[in-house]
Amino acid sequence: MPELPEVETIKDQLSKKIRGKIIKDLQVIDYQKNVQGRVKDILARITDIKRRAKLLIFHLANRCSFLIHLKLTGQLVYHEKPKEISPSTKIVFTFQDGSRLFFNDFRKFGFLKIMETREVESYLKKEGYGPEPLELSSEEFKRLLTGKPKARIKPLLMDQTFLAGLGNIYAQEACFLAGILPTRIISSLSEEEIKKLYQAIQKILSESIRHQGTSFDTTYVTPENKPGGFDAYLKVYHQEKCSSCHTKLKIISLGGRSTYYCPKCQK
DNA sequence: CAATCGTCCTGCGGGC
DNA sequence: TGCCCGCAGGACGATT
Repeated sequence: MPELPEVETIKDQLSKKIRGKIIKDLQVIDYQKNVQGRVKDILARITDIKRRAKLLIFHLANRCSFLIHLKLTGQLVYHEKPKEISPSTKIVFTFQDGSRLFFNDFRKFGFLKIMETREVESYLKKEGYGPEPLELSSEEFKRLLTGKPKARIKPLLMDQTFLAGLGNIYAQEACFLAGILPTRIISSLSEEEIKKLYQAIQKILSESIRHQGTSFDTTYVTPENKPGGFDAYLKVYHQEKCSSCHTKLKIISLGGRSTYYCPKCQK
């Protein structure tokens, strides 16, 4: 399940592989409901690829753009040479030079939205994404948090309108690294804890990007069809024991999401 | 305002 | 052994 580091990795690799290429054909397979906008508008040269929150934004030379959200099981895999599609392949982009990009999504939660480039900003605004965590200062983070005194920290970190890009893995990893229980209410956090949490988020995200993301459940792969390397650095997510004190980790449900934490190291 | 629940979807694991 | 139920999980909308 791609979160900020995975989407960032995909953006970086795709930029190298397909920026400048011309989309000659778009094939949609059992995914009509997940595609919005005029498909013919996508047949143009890709001029730029960006990321906002967990969204990929592709700009085209014909004043159109398209957005891709991978949700839980989306993959974008690039093939230089002919390759047969898999049962989970929902969209095939074919470029003028014959190379192709497969959009795989076996649970079909993802989407492709095609729109005019000038509409992208208002779309993002409408979605109401919070700030990018890696472009946020410690002071801004603190100010943001104090605006939600009654919220519990871990679900709040996953709230895309509060902070953009953290999902279930990195929100719980950040809480562990900061030594904070995921259930803590914002108003109970000390200045010191907020600072530690900010640093934890910066560290987790940048290190995961450096390792090209987390492939724990094997659904995430890079455009080169390779797993990310951050799995080895996970401290709590789907782990048995605390890497620091060896206490058996607790698993609770928070906002409907399973959440792992160390009852000894997190206060 | 915060929290929970249902929804979308499908593979897989647990339980009987 | 085989089948069925239910869970996981991002994000949104409706309800408590």
